[in-house]
Amino acid sequence: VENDSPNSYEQIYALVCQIPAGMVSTYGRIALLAGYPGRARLVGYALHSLSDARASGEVPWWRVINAAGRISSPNAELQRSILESEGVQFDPRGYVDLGRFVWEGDHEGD
DNA sequence: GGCCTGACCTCAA
DNA sequence: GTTGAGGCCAGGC
Repeated sequence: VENDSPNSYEQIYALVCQIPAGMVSTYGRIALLAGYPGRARLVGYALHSLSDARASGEVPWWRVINAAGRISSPNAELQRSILESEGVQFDPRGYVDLGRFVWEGDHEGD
């Protein structure tokens, strides 16, 4: 029901916007929720597009990191700064504790 | 159309 | 822990 419209990017943006503050998500996770399993790269590409789009101020791209719990974006310093201000803690090595800050989506039953 | 690159992921060594 | 190789798809030339 996620529809198969050509608005794949909008779908990704929508999911990224759903990530609550103080939490982060991974490219693969977003891709999966968007209905594109295995296409994590597209998510990264879509977010990269934000750097050159008007949505850069509407989508919290900084809450998206790689599966390793590390920042891949070129502006890692900025991203980390924002995440820390949101409450996300980083390890001495620059890793995020995915076990605590990863947003797995709308999972009601825990 | 083809070729290279990329804000990725997973498996194997 | 790291590095290498394969797979995925969208731009730019």
